[in-house]
Amino acid sequence: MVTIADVARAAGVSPSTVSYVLSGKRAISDATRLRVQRSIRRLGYRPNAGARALAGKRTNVLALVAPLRADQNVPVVMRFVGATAARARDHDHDVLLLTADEGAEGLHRVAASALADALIVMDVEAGEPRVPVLRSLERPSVLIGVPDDVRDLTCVDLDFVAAGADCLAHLADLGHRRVALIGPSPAVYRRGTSYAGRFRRGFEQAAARRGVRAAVLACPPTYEGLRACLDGLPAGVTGLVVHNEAVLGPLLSELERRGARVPGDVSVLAVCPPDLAEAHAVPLTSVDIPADELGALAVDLAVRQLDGLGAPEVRLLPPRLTARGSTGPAT
DNA sequence: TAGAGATCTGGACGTGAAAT
DNA sequence: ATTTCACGTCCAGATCTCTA
Repeated sequence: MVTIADVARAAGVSPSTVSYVLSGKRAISDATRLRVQRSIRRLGYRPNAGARALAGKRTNVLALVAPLRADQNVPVVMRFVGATAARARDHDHDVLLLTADEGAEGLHRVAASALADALIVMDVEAGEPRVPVLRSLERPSVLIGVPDDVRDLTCVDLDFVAAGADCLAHLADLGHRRVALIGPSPAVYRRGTSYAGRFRRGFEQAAARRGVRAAVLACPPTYEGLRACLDGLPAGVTGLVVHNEAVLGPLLSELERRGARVPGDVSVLAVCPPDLAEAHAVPLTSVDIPADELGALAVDLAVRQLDGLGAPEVRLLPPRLTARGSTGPAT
């Protein structure tokens, strides 16, 4: 294994000088820099990550805490993971993915053992039990999601309250007077998952303002669960807002099977990433879940904190509603 | 030759394996 | 059982270079 000492010897300088040539954090004369760079190339030197973490007190690793639960839509979670990993590389960091539901103990473990420099936490609940721990950690953290108490926290998310309101408004503007929200599974609501509750609140508040009758149904991510949901819809519903990516495909199939045309008999508005909305015979009107943007923003804010910049803040991205073919005037 | 600025070096850090 | 060593970075301090 080629070490920094080998490079230093070959270039006739000390290991520190090689380090500064690599990091660019100190002025090094052109002659010395070129000599060191030539030695690095000639010997094929790559810094040892473990030694680098030891010396620099930085691992250049961001921990992404994304518990994978049965009631979650894994492909959507993976979009966040991909976006986070890609942006982390832009900042010369890698991502440590933690998918086990370890709660506060997991945060302690990662922070105390210096496995990562900062934590990005997903699947945030309204009364998030991990918040006190996050506040007490000596490492920066960013939540993708917004708990009720955001004191001293940095949070990013889609403005789900506005998203819920926009969905309702879109249907109301088309003349729909009876609508329903097909939401995530009952367990997601029971846990008080932040995004689900906020979307529902925005939806219901807007319905009250607009005088629209709105039902909310928690839908398990199974075909059977979906059918039960549709069977439980109040009579006369002409507009559906689906905040549950896993049942979008089954929903469209089941509506077709029941002879309900989209959007002729029922309008369908989805909350999902845009490519998912476009991947159906009838492209779905949707409010985007900007996973790429949110993942990148979370990384940017975490790195800013690591650099000693940036105060706690809550950054909510405004919803973007794209009308496609699945919503139309109420009949 | 003194002083200032530029450039470079030594040692500590944590942990486990190897040497004594 | 105890000591030494490896690994890379960064701070404090040493050394070099240039200018007046």
